Amino acid sequence: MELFLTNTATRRKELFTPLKAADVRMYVCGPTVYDRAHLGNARPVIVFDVLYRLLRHIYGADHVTYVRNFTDVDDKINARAADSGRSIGAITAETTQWFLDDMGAVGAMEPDHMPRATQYIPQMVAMISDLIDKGHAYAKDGHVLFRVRSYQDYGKLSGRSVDDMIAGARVEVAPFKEDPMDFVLWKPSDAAQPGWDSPWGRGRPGWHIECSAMAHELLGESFDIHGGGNDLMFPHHENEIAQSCCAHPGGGFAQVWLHNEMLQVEGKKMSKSLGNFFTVRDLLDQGVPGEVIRFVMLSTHYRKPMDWTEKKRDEAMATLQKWYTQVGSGPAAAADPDPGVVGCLADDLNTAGAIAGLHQLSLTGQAAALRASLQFLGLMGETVPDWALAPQVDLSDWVARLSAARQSALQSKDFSEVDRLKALLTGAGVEVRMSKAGVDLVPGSGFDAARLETGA
RNA sequence: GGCGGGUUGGCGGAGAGGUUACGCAGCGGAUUGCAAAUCCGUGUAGACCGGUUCGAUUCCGGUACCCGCCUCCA
Repeated sequence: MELFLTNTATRRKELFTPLKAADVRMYVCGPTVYDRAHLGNARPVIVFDVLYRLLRHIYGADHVTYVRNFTDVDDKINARAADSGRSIGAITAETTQWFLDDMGAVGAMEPDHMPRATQYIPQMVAMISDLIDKGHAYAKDGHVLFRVRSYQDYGKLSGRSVDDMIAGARVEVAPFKEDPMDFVLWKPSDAAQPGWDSPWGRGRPGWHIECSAMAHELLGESFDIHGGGNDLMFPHHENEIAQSCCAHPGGGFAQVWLHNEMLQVEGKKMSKSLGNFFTVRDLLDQGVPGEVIRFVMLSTHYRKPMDWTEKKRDEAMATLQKWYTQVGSGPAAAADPDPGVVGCLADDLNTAGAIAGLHQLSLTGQAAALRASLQFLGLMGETVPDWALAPQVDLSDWVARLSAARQSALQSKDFSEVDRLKALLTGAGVEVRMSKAGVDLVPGSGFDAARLETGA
């Protein structure tokens, strides 16, 4: 099967050709662990989880390596520790586990490797030393900076030129920089800050070097896919490229760059000041199932802004409920997901098209294929989730009562008792289906036994 | 100011240079004592102005508006 992906580096949709089909390698930038993941954090996780599943499907589960890091050294973490009085280690350990729990709840598989930045400090130091030796970096006042002018293609990924950026720069230039655009590889730590010994004194890495070092350690000089949110395109990914390509001029670093667009909430950027900021955990705690979050995410193509709305959430819930009901009473999952669904994904992750395919499978009654395809998209596990199951209650007495009332009403033409019972059941969250064949009562998710009792 | 992206029917949201996206809502019908659920049918929309073409919503150029990044950010 041919896979097409839009490569940010070339701005085109291209046929994906792995460097080694037996070893497809993908690196995705992971979270800085200082707080709960907000809803926006979930988008790249879900997008690249779909890609991971697709790559495993095409190349074989044993032939794909997916790396997603945890950034556990960062000044935001230091600030959080200072504010809360807790240790950095406690914060990062707790937050890391939260992230795994929350992303698991939205159906994301765990990557093959989840390196922590703090476990790769020696590799970073080595890489920085190498960059200095090669003339791409310089030490000054305990800092080490990357010499942007030493990398000719700097700015190519994001389509910027160094000169333009300097002209439009809004930041104050630190005195130890040779060039305003030079960025920090290593910076000194005071006694209160986490630090490691290095040739430039006790310090800590800058933001970008960790990904270069870990990608190199785990995936090599050249690998296939590097992903993340498009806000990372500049400066983070630009800097990664510069560091990695200068340190390893023989390698090509990432062949394909993939960037997902940002998330909005009810048409606006999610921000604390607008009061529309919430975490994945907030939604889960409100009773929004993880699959619903995932479904809404997948309903918009990854390269377009995704707007989270309550309307979408409700529609997604209703759709999944319908499919789960259909699949729950149907046959086991087919051996493979529907080719049409997979084909959509292979066309630059057209998840919206894949969902359209699911609708078709449902409409045409292909329950086995629907089930397999839902599972493939991570929208369903081995079993129908509890939230989608009809409550297990015995309503046979009510069925008998309603049937009897209806039978006599059909004779007497007085339907008042039937209507009373029907209203009672409906009010208690029971779906009432009456046909020539008889009466069928289906308790819905809002079933309330107490209300039935009071009207009995 | 620089860079990047977007503008599709009531709403959401795709693909394709010429043939139904799809979903939700709506409308009509079947069904029902009436409903509900279900099923069937139903919607030529593509910001604006040019250009290329036998033909463009789909390609090219411009205009308008919107969004993101350029500072920690997914």
